[in-house]
Amino acid sequence: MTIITPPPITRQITRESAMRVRFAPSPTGYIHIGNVRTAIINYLIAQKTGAVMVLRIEDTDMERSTVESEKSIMEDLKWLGIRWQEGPDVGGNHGPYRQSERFGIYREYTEKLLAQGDAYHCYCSQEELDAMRAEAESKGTAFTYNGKCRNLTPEQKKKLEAEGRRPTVRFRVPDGETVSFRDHIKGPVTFSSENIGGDFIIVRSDGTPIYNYIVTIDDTLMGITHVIRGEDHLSNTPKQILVARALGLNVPEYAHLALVLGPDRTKLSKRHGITSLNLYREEGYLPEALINYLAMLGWASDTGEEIIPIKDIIAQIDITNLAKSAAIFDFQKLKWMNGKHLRELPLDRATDLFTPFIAKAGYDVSDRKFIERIVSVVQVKCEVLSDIGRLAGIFMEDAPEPDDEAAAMLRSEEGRQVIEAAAALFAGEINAGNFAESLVNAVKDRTGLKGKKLFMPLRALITGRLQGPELDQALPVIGFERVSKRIERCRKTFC
RNA sequence: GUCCCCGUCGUCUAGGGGUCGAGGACACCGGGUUUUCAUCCCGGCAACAGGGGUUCGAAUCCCCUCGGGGAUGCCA
Repeated sequence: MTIITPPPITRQITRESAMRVRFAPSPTGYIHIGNVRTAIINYLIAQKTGAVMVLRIEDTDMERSTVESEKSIMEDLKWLGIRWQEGPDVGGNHGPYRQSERFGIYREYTEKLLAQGDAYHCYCSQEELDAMRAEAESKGTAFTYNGKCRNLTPEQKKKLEAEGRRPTVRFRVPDGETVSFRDHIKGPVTFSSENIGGDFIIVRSDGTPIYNYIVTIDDTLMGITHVIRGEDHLSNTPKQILVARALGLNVPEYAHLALVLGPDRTKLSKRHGITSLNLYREEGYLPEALINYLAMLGWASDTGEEIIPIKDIIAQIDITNLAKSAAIFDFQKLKWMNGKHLRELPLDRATDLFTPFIAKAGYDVSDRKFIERIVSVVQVKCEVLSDIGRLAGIFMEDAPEPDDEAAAMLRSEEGRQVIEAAAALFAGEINAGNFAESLVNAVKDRTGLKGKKLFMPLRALITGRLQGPELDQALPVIGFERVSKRIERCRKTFC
């Protein structure tokens, strides 16, 4: 961590006419799907308006912030295709872009607040605060810091410090002040300064600043014109505005996005399991599907079309047509949407994307042509890229063991008929040159079976399962040798 | 508890005073295409939270109630 010397406050404040937005994650773990949506909306709006996108790392919580998660967040954003023009990795004129590197700047503002009397040192310990909170709780009233340390004399301070107490800095919340602003999504919002919980801590006893204090400093210093963030920040906004007022900083415009909820209707969090983006990536979700789905959560296209390319989303989305109410994350619909995007992929790109998943399932992917043929046959069967892991064996293994369903099918009356017919055909009229075109009909003629009764046993025989690719298409890809081995194996096992 | 936000099918939404006996999508159920599962196509089920206003007319505007969520941290 480097602490830079702060430039004079006045020189730092920049006014810019162009729109600037930011995404400000805190690097305390994998990026979470709710934050991903915030990032996506910021990105989409930036693309639409030509706004500069800033990435700021909010790592003031030294306990929980890690460089690894900062890295993974940036990687995930890049994977999604989200780009920023300013950030810790690319630099820019409003840096540094890590809050941990801006402590010197905040310190200067803290001195100013202290000097103005808008902030003061508070010596109450964690335990004392907890006790006050517990008492308020038991009385059923709201906890508001009582201002105990508001007017300490130098002597009192000295005495408290002598006890070994390290003070925090609290912001002195003015009485009877109204804070209102016009939110781009929610409309006009008004708070009274009486209702924000009393004087709040802006600097921890270890000297590190707190989010609600520095967020507005950074936003104005970085020239952010529009703060687009989750609704969970709505109630914090008045604190931030009060700080800005005391500091003489002008506040940005706000757009508070309705929250993404889990199936239990509470704010989506780790508890809901499937929330970190890398999990989706690993399962084989496509960036374009994720963006499509997440954008659609709380927004609808002009035509009502749901599967929509990113460029069309950018063309149509607007800060004013985003939903005001929270939305439940529907995993099933996302999966459906991913399948739609997956099926529309051109073969070449689909092959690129599927290949690592085939490799991950343990198969050799060195023969690109062969992989491409497999993909062309099973692409339509997949909803996520990892689905191919279960299907690849059909083409890659000599004689895979039929699964339970398929085995049951092969043991049935029709199953045996089909196996024997196929075996006989392979011993005679069917050969490497004609098997792909002839097998199905030859078995049909020999057994008299048709429709489902023909295809299901055949499917079980050839692929070892009841669900899978179109048989006509799969046969030539599997190849004569392997089909022959499978028939032989099944004949021995089931007849 | 207090403050703030929100409230159309189970879920995501369209709608913004008459064209709404409420439209689309996911899911679910039925049917069709496919000599096969799936894809694809067609059909069905299913909602304006409740109560008061305002208005000739309210899902749409206002108020109350109820319900949900968020904030209330030396987290962000």
